[in-house]
Amino acid sequence: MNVTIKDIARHAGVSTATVSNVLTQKKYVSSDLEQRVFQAINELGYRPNVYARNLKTNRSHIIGVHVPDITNPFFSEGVKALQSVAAGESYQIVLYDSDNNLESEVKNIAGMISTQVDGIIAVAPRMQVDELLAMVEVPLVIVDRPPLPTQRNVAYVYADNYRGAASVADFLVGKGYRRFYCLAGPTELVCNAEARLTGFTETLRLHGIPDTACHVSYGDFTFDSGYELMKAILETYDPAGSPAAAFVSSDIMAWGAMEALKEKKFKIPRDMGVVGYDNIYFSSFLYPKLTTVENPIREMAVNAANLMLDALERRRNLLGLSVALRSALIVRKSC
Amino acid sequence: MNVTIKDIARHAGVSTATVSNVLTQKKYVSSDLEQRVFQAINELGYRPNVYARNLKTNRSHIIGVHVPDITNPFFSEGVKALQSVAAGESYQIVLYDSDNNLESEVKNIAGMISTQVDGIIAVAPRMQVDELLAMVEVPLVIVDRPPLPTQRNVAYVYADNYRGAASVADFLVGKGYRRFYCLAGPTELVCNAEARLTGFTETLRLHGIPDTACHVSYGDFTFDSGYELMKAILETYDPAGSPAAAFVSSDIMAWGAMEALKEKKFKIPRDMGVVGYDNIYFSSFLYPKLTTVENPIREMAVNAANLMLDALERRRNLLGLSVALRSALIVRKSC
DNA sequence: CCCTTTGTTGTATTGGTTTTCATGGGCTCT
DNA sequence: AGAGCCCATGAAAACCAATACAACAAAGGG
Repeated sequence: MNVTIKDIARHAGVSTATVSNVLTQKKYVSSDLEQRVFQAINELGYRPNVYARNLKTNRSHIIGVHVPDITNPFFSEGVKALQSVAAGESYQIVLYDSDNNLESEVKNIAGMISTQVDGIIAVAPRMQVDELLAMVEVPLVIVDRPPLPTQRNVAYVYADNYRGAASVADFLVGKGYRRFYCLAGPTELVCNAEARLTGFTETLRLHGIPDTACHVSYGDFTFDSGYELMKAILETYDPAGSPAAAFVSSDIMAWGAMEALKEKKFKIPRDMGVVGYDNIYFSSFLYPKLTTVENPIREMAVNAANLMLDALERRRNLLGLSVALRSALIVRKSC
Repeated sequence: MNVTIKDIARHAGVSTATVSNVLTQKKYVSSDLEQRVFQAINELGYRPNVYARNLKTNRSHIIGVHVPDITNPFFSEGVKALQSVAAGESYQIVLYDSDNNLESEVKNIAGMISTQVDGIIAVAPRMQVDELLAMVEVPLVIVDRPPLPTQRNVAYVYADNYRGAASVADFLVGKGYRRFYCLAGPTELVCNAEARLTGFTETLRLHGIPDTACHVSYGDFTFDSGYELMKAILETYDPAGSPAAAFVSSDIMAWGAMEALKEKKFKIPRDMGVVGYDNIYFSSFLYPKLTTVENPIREMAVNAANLMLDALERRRNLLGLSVALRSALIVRKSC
């Protein structure tokens, strides 16, 4: 049998309410009694039972975090930042990895709800926002996805993917590239994938590049899909045409595409330029160093965690809040 | 006010005990009543309160997971496997990242305990096992660390790092290398770092390599530390000597070391061979492809999760259990 | 007809937090 | 100076929402 608050109360000669007041620091307790309570706690080795506390306060101090794929450095960097900010206010993170899969994402969100997390931080969710909102009643922060008008306790933290992609198009056209391969993400599921694609293609059009000069193919942000997509492109690729560049929707995917290029003995950027997206830590150590767009995941994560803590600890309503961060082109050696 | 088991009971015309029996499936309930209970649950939109359940059953269905650094692909692959196995038996993972830091590791373990997780999976902990055991009363699985005799509810899942490192030494000597740089991990904190170092150096000695031909330096498994260590080595390196190879204690660290070599225009493996450890997913896509030792993190994670679930769901005692997995050399292009 | 089995219920229990209530001391007002 | 009032403090009890256990009724078998 464990030592409970009653044992402490008896041992210290006070009531259980007093012990509780000492622990929660919410009401004034005379220093004499406080002393005796602390002494009893030490002598008996008391640990508060969080299950009981949770039941009464209807809080768990647990934040549910969804990511599409924790092995993608982009997300693991985000989770790390999230965890560290949350720990600062003694909140715990329960992690859900959906493996880039809409179905398990739905399951995971349902799982979070049935474990009664205090709030949910969804990083790059694939679900529709209204579906999400239909399930979620706790505070929700959506990371890496642009805001939608809503009536609910939701905040958004995001960077402008359309403009990020547009700046890539500007840059590549300026560099003299005239043939383009856009290795997109799953645009029907992920609106960032959509934004990166349209930002790129529409800007090309503004520069007078004909649509026929931009070939689009669709993957799912993973290394493997970048590899496969580029492999398919190279089967019909004509090396004699005008200068070509690939805009790939994530750094990891770009890495895969670069492997496919190297396998066919293509030199980057001489035979084909490559631009990624995200600027993960490792992208400056690829060979060649990857030109990419900064997608500030750490800042996003820190903002998301702070918004969530505001909602939970300071009862701030998240409705209508959104934090927009900058996406800047980072030019390196791959084009 | 939320709908509780009492509301269901009243609405279905049964007792709360019957509703509980339907939910927990532990006692037989006639299909008639079961039907009515389910109907009431649907009509009222009832969700069981896990806080109350946890209090009564003294269980949370939450497993605490510690990793030194989630941004290291080695660990994120492990966490992914862990999460997926745990989800299969509807357990949740709360994640703690210690940022390669002993102090925050201690804090994190304390945090897990005060949140009353059902069990703890510690991946590559830096803490002494007896310290760990002094704090932890729940089932504990230690991953990526060799077993120690104990009296307690602890299991180990590990691979033989000594022999893995020994096979590297055999291989390098066989290849004709005669000068060695060992970029070790924090050997005083992490026994795998120690095992990899001694496995390597002792095997070199068996081959008659003089100690003076093996230069050891110490880092902390990160990319940056690999980079810095190699940079320091190259400041006094004599290119004219006999063939040299570096054995680096983790793939990420090896990557850092390779960057330092490239920066100084060293060709790998011509000017210096490099061998890593872990065989993370990306190591076969580095340039050149990294020769390394397979450290089967996914298998370790799956085993660890299953052991934990055995302990929690099937009341199996973990005492004395240990799962040893193989570490095999994987030869690629970097030496 | 009794005993066991099966199905159902009432109620204690879990360990905290919160509310309510009692007490006593000090202060103000007349 | 005495009555009344308020506030600080702490004890007692209610409460949170489930599970578990013992008790009991009905049915079935020997």
